[in-house]
Amino acid sequence: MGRSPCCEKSHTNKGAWTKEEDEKLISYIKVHGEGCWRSLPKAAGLFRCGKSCRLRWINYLRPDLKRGNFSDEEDELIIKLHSLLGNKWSLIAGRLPGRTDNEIKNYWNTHIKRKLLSRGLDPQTHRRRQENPKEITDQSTDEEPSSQINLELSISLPYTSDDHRKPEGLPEFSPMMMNSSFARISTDHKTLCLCYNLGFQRGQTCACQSMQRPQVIGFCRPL
DNA sequence: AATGTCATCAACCGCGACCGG
DNA sequence: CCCGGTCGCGGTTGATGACAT
Repeated sequence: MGRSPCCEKSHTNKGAWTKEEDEKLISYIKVHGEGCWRSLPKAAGLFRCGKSCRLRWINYLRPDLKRGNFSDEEDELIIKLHSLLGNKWSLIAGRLPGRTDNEIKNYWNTHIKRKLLSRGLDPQTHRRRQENPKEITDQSTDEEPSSQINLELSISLPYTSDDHRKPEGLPEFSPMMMNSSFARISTDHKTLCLCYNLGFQRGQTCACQSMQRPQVIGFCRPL
């Protein structure tokens, strides 16, 4: 038994995409828009599975992609966001206009990890790397932002309008973060909406109020 | 010039979440 | 509530190019 395949493997291409395949995908999405990836390949005349089409579009063909090297500002933003969100690449990508989760994940693994290690920081914890456990406990005054903030991301009950406030101790965010999805972070047992923290009015930038299952997960999408 | 090693990144895979019947 | 189909995410792989020997 087991999981059924996402598509008919014997009739699908794999590996690198050809120019012709790219053109077919682009022209189809231009006319019909994104979505329904399962049926898209057949409709677009592609011998690819829907997942492959989706990935190719999102990571490579989308017209709003930035491409090119990451700036120092982006580097630092990724590091800060990673210290807040961990390996939630899609959330991080949502705050870097024109960058994809895959791109950021690759960039993290190839560049930023090394950058942090050269600074003597652990890429996962963002704390100073110490051999001696005692020294770790002694670094409570570490200047890294992640050590000053309760960064716990938690699943929480939907907040009321009163929760749309910026609690004490919340980190400052740059306008670059304003892109797609916003996280609601629980700090000191209080749930907050990040877009409100960034200065937007309720309902202006996110769809918190209309989340379908706000009680299940604390993330929401922009309007 | 040939070969080996390393770095990069596009693409794949498997799983969990979501959603409609 | 359950089930099956679909989507999206994160980890991993493999092809390719750059650089070193």
